[in-house]
Amino acid sequence: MISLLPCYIHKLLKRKMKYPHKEIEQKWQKYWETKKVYETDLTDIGKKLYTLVMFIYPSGAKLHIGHWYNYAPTDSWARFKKLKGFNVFEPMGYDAFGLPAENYAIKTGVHPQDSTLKNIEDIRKQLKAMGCMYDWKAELMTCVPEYYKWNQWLFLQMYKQGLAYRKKAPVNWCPSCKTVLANEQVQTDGTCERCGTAVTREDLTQWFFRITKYADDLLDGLKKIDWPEKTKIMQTNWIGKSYGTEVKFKVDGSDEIITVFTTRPDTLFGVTYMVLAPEHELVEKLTTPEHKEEVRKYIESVKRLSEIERTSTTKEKTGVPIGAYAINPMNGEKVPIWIADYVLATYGTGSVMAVPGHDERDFEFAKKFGLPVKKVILEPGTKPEDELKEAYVEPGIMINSGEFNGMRSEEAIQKITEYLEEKRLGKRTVNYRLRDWLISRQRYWGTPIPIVYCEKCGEVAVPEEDLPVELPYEVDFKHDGGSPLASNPGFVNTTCPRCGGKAKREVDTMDTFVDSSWYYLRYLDPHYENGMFDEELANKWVPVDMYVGGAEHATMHLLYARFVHKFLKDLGLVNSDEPFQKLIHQGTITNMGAKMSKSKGNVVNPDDFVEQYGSDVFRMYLMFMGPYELGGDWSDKGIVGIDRFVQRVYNLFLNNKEIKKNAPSHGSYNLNDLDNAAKAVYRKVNQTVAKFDKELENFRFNTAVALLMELLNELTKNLEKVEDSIKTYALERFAVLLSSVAPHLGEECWALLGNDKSLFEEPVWFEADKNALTEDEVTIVVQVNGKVRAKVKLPVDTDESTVKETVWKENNVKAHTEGKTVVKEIYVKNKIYNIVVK
RNA sequence: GCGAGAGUGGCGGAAUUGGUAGACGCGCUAGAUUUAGGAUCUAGUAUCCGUAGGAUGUGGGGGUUCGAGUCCCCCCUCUCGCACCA
Repeated sequence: MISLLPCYIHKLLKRKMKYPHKEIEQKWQKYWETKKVYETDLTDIGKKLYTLVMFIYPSGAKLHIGHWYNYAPTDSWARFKKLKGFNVFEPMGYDAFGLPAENYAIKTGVHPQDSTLKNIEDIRKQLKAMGCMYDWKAELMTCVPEYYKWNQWLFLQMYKQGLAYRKKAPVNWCPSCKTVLANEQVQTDGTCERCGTAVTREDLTQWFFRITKYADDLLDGLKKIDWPEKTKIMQTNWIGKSYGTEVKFKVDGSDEIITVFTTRPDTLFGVTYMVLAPEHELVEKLTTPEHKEEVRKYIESVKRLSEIERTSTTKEKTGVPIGAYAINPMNGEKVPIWIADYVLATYGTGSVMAVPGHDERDFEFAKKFGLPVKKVILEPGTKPEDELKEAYVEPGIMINSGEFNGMRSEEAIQKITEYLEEKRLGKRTVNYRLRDWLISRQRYWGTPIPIVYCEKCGEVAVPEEDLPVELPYEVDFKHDGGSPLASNPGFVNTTCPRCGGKAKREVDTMDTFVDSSWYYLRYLDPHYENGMFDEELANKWVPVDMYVGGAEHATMHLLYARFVHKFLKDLGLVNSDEPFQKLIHQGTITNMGAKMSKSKGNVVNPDDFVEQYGSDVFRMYLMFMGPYELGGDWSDKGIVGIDRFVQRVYNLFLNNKEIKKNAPSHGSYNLNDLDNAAKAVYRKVNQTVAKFDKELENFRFNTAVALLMELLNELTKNLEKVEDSIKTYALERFAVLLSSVAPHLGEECWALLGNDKSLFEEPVWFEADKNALTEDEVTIVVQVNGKVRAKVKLPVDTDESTVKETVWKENNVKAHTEGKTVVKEIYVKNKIYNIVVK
């Protein structure tokens, strides 16, 4: 027994305490929850700060690394702000309606409501294990009547103002999801944003929100918000405002008029044919009998093409003439009318004047079909008789254009437009690329549209007092070729609110982007019953100060939310112009170069890492990976580095347990009273505080974590050498900085020092001592002709003559200047001394 | 095609009012320590040549400057967004 004792003691001394992450993280999570540390007092708006991440779309899978990467660093920023004295509101919720739950139901038979609620429960557990400071009393989900009732109310307000309307239109149809999609939900390659199936075009009667009415407001608002430039550019392009002229072309031998939109009225004299989109309403009317068959065939062939094929720029141009002719309003020339699918029915007027000489597409088309090319704009440095080898699209001098000859084309644009306006043949106009927002979906798991169709009265809005129109539980999701809601007679059959007669309910549901376009307002009081949201709170807390989410929402959610917000402002419900004042996009985390997805089988489960290393290590590792906006490819290679850091920090604080009680720190120290080790520690601590503040403020988490590591290295080296009160000074500050990026560990360390109150319960922040930010001595780099030849250490702010004297004593400087003429000497204070020799 | 961003050691990445390139971490090398360790500690680590020291070096090529990863011009590669918008 006795012989074993020394060994035992030896072991105890040598072995360090392993950081019990599980125990400590659970302890603090429980503490925060029971003490309601993160419940925000929304009545206190002195230093209000609304931080938000895009809420979760519980698509069947649990939280993955991407969610963590989005939420954890943002939470660290929020905590940093809380420590600095802000009244931070950070809520979390669930964007719970949507296709994935319904598709899952079709596959497995599990009702979307059951799977979604179960899923949310799992996710909530994961969220709590992350240890973010979410205010759980503000938690919301969109699939409950208390929430979606207000989607319906919003719809009714739009309806009243004529901003919600129904029309038959060619729409994007996903054959796999069996629903229509908004333009924004069709990907660049013409596939469905959710399932990747090629989207087709169908003519269907659908509900729209008139977002186009807000096109200019949406553009103007971009100037006032602090968003990534790239996102603003994307929205600007998506709205696609362009100034131009509408020109009326008479159809030869008919009363019909073809109106075209052009940004280049200066090329009007160069029109050699006209093109209508195959879907254009005049096509049938104007087609001459001998062309009917060919035109019909062409329209059929276009319909068969997928959106991808049709809009591909590399596709060869196709088209057929319809036999009719139009009259050029400028010169009375008769030009043939064609239809071709390179003209889009959805942009401008769905018809164009073709100027092959000065438009690349028209040029290509004209060459293929042997149509004439007419030159009306002269390229500087060329002759009028030179043949056009390709379309000349830049400005130039007007030729072959009657009275406008000799004008510069920029001037001619104005003059010709004036001429047209005078003759009532056209007018200045503005055109947008933006289309109205198609909000109806032929799916079950969404908000029912509050409309009934009465046999007598027709389309009737459900009165506000009858809301919500509840989504019935019993339906056949597999209902083929239409809305599943139609399968429930109890839902469909109703009475007309106007006449009391027989009526049928609208069976389509709303796009889930309606739900997410105003949820940030609902968080302020998710159970509010007197309206969509608490207006008083909204006027105090909105706009959201910091919004963090994926860049993929640039032209969807982020545009819709701005639109709805502006509409709500016009209703008088909010006083702010914009919903999100500052926006940051987190980068994407890929795995082996590919986006993580279930189907690829490359999803990395964060739970395993949390289990092994703890939440703090995992979130700090994500922050340390690189710049937040960049994301990156996943690798767990370096996570041990963060783990080591945490172990070392924990042991450092264990070794100085309760130190604050015996040796409290002073507010600041005079550098002259400190010895070298104390000075070094004191300086490093204060420099770290100052830099950390700046880095975290700007979402530069990777460098913020690096700063803490540097500080730890300094403390490891010198802390043992300094007196206890300075140790306390250093460790207090270290714990506070740490607690924003590693909240559990930070709290634990703060408590170890001898503090009774939780840091987040009573936030503490230390400002840096400005006197300690600079060093006594600086290293001045000595260069000869820009190459480093020596380094001299001198007291900071040494006068130039002394620096010069010291520099010239350096042997290496002498060696490199010997026998050469000094041209000049440049001194950059405290940094560089450069000698230029010849 | 148009628009935006990026290219730095073996790896992730630091550094921009132009002023010591490679912070911090991983990995690697050597040593110490431990019953053992994939634990911990210490030192080293851009490349090439060397004894001090020197040469080269931020995708490639030019330029401006005493001085360029950083500014300007041309080119290459990658990523993202838009894509027949009249």
